[in-house]
Amino acid sequence: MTKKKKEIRRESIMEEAARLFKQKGFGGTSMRDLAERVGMDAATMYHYISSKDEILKTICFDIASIYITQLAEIEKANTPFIDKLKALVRLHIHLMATKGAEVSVANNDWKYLATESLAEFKDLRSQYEKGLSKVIEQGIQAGELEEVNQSVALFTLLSAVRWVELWWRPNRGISLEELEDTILTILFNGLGKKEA
Amino acid sequence: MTKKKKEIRRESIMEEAARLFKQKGFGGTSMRDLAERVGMDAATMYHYISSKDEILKTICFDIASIYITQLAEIEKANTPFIDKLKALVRLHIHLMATKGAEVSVANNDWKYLATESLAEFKDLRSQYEKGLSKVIEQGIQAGELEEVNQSVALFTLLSAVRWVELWWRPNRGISLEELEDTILTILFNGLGKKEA
DNA sequence: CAATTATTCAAATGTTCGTTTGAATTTTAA
DNA sequence: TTAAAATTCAAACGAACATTTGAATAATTG
Repeated sequence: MTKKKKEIRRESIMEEAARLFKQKGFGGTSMRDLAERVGMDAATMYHYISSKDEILKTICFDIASIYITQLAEIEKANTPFIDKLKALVRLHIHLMATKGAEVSVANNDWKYLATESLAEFKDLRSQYEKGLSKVIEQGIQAGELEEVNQSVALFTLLSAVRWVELWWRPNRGISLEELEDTILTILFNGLGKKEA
Repeated sequence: MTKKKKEIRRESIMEEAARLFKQKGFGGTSMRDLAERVGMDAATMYHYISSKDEILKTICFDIASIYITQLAEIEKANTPFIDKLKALVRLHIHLMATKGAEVSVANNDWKYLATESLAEFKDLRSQYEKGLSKVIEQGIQAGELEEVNQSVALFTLLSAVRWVELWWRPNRGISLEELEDTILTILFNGLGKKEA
């Protein structure tokens, strides 16, 4: 029971840090800022975390691990490739909607990781992109997807979805489901009107 | 003739700053870093620029002004709305390919603008988004575009294209024209295979 | 209860930052 | 050539930063 308390404080530091980093950037956020938001003295925080760098590292790698785990799960499912791809796009939208701050940090502030972590993070990222790319390749070969350049398709999908983290909030006129469906429609059916 | 020299130095500071800000972020770039890259002492730079903030401001507003000017031009052309939209998407891709560093700064580091500039920048941004949104609205009403949520379409288009700045380089297997065409195909026709 | 351990924070450390100063040097123009 | 203006840079400024120290206080445990 008592063990938890330290854990909880640590997590609340991480959460607030993610929110602040998203808002003001890693470089623009001071430990004093953060401490104030969490409601402790800056020095006190160091009983729960070991450094500012560690916070960034934790946030980035937690998100990376979610993406990689989910990719592995979707990869081994027995469904058409286009459905795998759609599931992955939904995953991205969903994560941004539910873990917006953390995803934002992993997307935008990873470049402030220390040299070693930076290399490792880039590695994970490239690993994930390769997996996704393979799904696209297979989808094209199976005739489920248009024969467009694989890399362009990959990055366009990944990118198309990134605004969600900045814009979508629950109860702002559009539900998460509707959001996912609309984006999937645009990306897979196209924005141009089809003949009736 | 002599007037130009100061101008040229100033511009080379701006260019190198954009490259550095893109690479390490505004907060992660020091004036001493920048000075070294430009080949002068940090103090010397202050004869050409007035502050680090001014550099950021110049880069951000130069880009904003390009976008807004081009939007106005495309708006008044006499073409179908879907073509206007395509032209705007091409504009984004083109700018990222040719002015990658500056666009990256305007996209990612604008949040470090000082309070007043920040407000003005957000204003320009929202003005641009409103203009683009209107084109989408008209396109849907004219039956040229699928009837999807307007805001979702707007942000998906703007976002889908942003990876170009990070990834595309000339002579890396795909030409700028091919890149534009492929992205337009995905966004307007969809990635899913159509029946023959 | 006492003893141990965890938690707090005021104060200080050393570093890096953006920017200024002032004197020296180079360039320009008369 | 000489006076004025532009350009350079070593040195220094004060501010902000991440982090540590050490002593005080609170919570836990035997």
